[in-house]
Amino acid sequence: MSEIKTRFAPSPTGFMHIGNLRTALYSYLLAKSQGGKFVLRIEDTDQVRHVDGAEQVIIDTLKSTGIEYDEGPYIQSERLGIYREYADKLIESGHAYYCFCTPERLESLKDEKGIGGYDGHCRTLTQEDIQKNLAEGKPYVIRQKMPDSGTTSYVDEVYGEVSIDNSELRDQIMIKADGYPTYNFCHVVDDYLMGITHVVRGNEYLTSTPKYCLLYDAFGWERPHYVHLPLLMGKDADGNVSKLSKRHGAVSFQDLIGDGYLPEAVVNYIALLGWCPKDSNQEFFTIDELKKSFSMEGLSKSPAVFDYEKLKWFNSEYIKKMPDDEYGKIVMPILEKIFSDNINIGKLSELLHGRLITFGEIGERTEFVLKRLDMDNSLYINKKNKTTPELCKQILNECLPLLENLESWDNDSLFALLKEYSASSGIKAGAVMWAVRIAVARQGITPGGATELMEVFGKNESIERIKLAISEL
RNA sequence: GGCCCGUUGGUCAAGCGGUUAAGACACCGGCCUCUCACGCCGGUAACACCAGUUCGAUUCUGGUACGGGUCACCA
Repeated sequence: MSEIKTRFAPSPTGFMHIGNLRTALYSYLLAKSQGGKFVLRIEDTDQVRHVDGAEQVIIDTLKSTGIEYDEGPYIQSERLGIYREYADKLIESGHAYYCFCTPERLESLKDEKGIGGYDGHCRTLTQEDIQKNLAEGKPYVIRQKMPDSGTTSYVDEVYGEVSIDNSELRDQIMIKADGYPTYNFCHVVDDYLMGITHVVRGNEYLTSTPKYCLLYDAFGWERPHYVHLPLLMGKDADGNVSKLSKRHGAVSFQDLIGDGYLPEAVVNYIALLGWCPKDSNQEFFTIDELKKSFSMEGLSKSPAVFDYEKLKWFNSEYIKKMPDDEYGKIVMPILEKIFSDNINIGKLSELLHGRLITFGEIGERTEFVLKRLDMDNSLYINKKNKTTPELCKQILNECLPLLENLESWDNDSLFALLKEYSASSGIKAGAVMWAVRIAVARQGITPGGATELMEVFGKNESIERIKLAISEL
């Protein structure tokens, strides 16, 4: 078999939907898993929806996810002449025809639900009619002529044989009135011209693919392999699922990055939504590992619900695995923006390393450092350490002078001091730590232990907070 | 509504005629004598339904139900 070649052909909408990114990823992986080529093509034939700078978003996203294209980007709006030329060939061969129907007439063909397609009205136009209309400058489109009977089928690599009665097929538009081609037409021409061997795309195209097959047949071209992918779904409030969209949360790659997710984690997670490695339970994949493991046999047929919880888990794992310097490059600037210099943010950053789920939650997780929260004295109650507000008050009162006299304010010294107090007072170390931690943090869940937090706060703030806590008990 | 596709625990999923039906996330419990977290150990939880084929169906076939997709001068 000759070399495999796939493509990613997004329309420039200004953002990269996660489902789209996954399609790009699988398409890329399919090619690379077999030593093939991967092409990027921008499908910008919709003049109305054009968004400035949208191409760059696509290119940037591919770059930061490690999806590298070997060819392109090809820009369809720069290839208009090519499509027209091929459309004319189909007119000549009788597989396409001019249609002069007005938008109003087309609208009248639809039922009350807005469903209904073209009836082939202009199929029967005579050569004279056509020339006359053309001469009059009437707007027209070029339509593909579908067979009247029979069925068209193809074998999808994922779904197997798909057959559609030709009577279901409309005479779809190939060239619009503005002279631009439709997706339905130009993607076929491009895929052929670019030598695409495997068309990888979402399964919303599963039932329209026979039309494209017919186009290949009309040109006498060999049909490509089709690889349709199950859709990505989101969970609705009512428990149902629907195509992943904004109401489900962040759905574009940029949104996810903005929320503090790592590109590697996103890629790893979405790679596993609809695909699973054969003969392995491996969960963590770099893009290079994916290239080695990917195969079409592992593709799923059923739609997958995007689970933010699992993405979070992947992200937290990726953060934990980050080397300190790399991690610091991301976290320190964020902390510097939040805190003034009397807080030990280096230490804080360190404490956060093993606990962060996304970089977006840093502000929330460190709010208790920035300001003294309202104290809830019930936090002093802990069954495991058998602490009560009364006991904690005693502990704090007794520890305060000890802390005030401590010379070196670092974690080890603080820990040694409290441990020693625990031993001499006979109060469990856990109870001592609990009392101090709550007094200093003023909240139950903290990104570190009592002594670690005191190191972050520094001596003055720690003492102040303990005094305040005692006064409130 | 017509047509097409799908259906294993809450979610992602393995399975491809005979299994105690993997694993992961989430959840619950335990351990870790500095909390939360991390980590470790354990637990709850699934083959949509009905026929048929077969010695035997989660695996094959048909139907039903449910879910999704599609019927554009959008891609």
